[in-house]
Amino acid sequence: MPYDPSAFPPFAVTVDLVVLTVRRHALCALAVRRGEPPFQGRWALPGGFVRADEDLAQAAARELAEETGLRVHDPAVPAQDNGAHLEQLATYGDPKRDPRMRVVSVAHLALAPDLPPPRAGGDASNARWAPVEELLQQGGYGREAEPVAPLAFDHAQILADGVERARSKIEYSSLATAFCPPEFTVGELRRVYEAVWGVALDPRNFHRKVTGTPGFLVPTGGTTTRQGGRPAQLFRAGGATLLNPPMLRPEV
Amino acid sequence: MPYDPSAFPPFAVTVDLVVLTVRRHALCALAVRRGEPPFQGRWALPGGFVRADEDLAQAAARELAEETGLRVHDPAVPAQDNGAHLEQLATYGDPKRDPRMRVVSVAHLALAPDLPPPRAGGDASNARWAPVEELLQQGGYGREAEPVAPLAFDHAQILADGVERARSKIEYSSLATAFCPPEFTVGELRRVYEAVWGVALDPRNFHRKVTGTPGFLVPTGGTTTRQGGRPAQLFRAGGATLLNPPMLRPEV
DNA sequence: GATCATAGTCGTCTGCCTGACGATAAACAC
DNA sequence: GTGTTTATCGTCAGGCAGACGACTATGATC
Repeated sequence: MPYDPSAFPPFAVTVDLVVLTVRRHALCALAVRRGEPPFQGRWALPGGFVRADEDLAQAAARELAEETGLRVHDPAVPAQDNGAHLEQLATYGDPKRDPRMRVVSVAHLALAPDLPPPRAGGDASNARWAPVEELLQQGGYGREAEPVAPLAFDHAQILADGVERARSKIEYSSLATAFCPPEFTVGELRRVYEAVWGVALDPRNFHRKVTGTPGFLVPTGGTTTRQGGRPAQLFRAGGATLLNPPMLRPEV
Repeated sequence: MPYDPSAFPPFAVTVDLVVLTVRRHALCALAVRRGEPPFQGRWALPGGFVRADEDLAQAAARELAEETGLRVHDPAVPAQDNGAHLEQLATYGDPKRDPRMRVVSVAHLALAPDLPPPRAGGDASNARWAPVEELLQQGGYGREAEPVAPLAFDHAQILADGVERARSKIEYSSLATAFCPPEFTVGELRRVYEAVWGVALDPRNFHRKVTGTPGFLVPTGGTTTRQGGRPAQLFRAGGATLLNPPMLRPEV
């Protein structure tokens, strides 16, 4: 295949973001309302074109900052701020996924602690955290009787893939701490697992598991009663990124 | 962001393939020799441009068929032929990864049983199976005193990511059977794990594990002595794709 | 201030799985 | 037959997870 610029068709390349957080015991994703066709008025995942001089990860981080103000957590400086976790998810390139032209979208997955409601281009009414359950049901309606689903383009599929990635990855990594503030309690971490998996976990076994895994949690010495009840120890995420043996997701 | 075709830069989109197999107790990858600049004469992963009307998976399957003659295994018809397993790996889009122009490559991972030596465009000398160990070492030399490494572009990184994906995925899935012929013995499957992980496994514990996992293996009734020694039962891959509990990779 | 509700933390027990490894079986080479 | 190779079954101890009891330390309520 000799080099011939006319030999390949031109593509537009975008990044789309699955930004997940845990709010009110529910796994939520960031959705923005589309202002122009196609799918005008429908909700979609945030995203945008990759610029000519940008790496894919840079483009995703830029979009994330534009939509949420979040900086990306630098893995070289662990457990330092509440920057978000960002990783590449998958790439979607069906020829018909965008009716305007051939667009290949490199989806990224971002995990963030609970945040104030987002603004999209300064307009809060065009961005919201929505429970993934609502976003993924066919033709579902949000609490405000405003349809949030189905998402535009193939974004329901992208979101589903991102949720599945998050659900499986917190099993064998310390990624669940990305949903927590810099200091958190064992109970708060457990509620993250419960929200992401949609199950109830035994507090005693969970406590034994996470505190018994070396490098997972480091106590800060402080305590808090912000969850009510007996004061709980505060922890920060330890350096360990891989959980071995993994946290077992209860079956069914 | 109103629709404006001049608002985004044009990209070329390619698929690159990490095709893995197990040959002579070693994990090997398919490499092709580049016929033109850049990196002329160097070895690279097979790949090519995505066509205008093609899905990414279709493009990857087409390239795989062109390079190896392999068809992609249809998950809807499990354990039927020795088609290859194909999945998307990751996407690489550094602005400088190709000196000619902006190329975004959607890498795919393919796992195949041991195959006859490949042909690239009919020329066998320009395609070979090389142990990933040789391909990944810096400036390494193959047995024929011909340099196979480093690979062109960022293909060493792509290959390393693909190998890591394969190594981790056979832990918790039945993917290792994709390296085996349609009918195989427990010992042959064990040698796949040993080659991919580069470790020695206890034959007795391995046998207990795989035969005790429901849905993983189904006996065909036949036996074979192609490995020497006592005749071994032949199995086909069962329908189960997830291995729970997972096969544990010995640490270090 | 006593009581209650809530959440956190420590233990116990049982069953399952794994790693280590002995023992036997069935082929082939000489 | 003897030795070698590979397959397969069994045994045993240790580790971990699920189920669950017991106790602790707060705030809320009467």
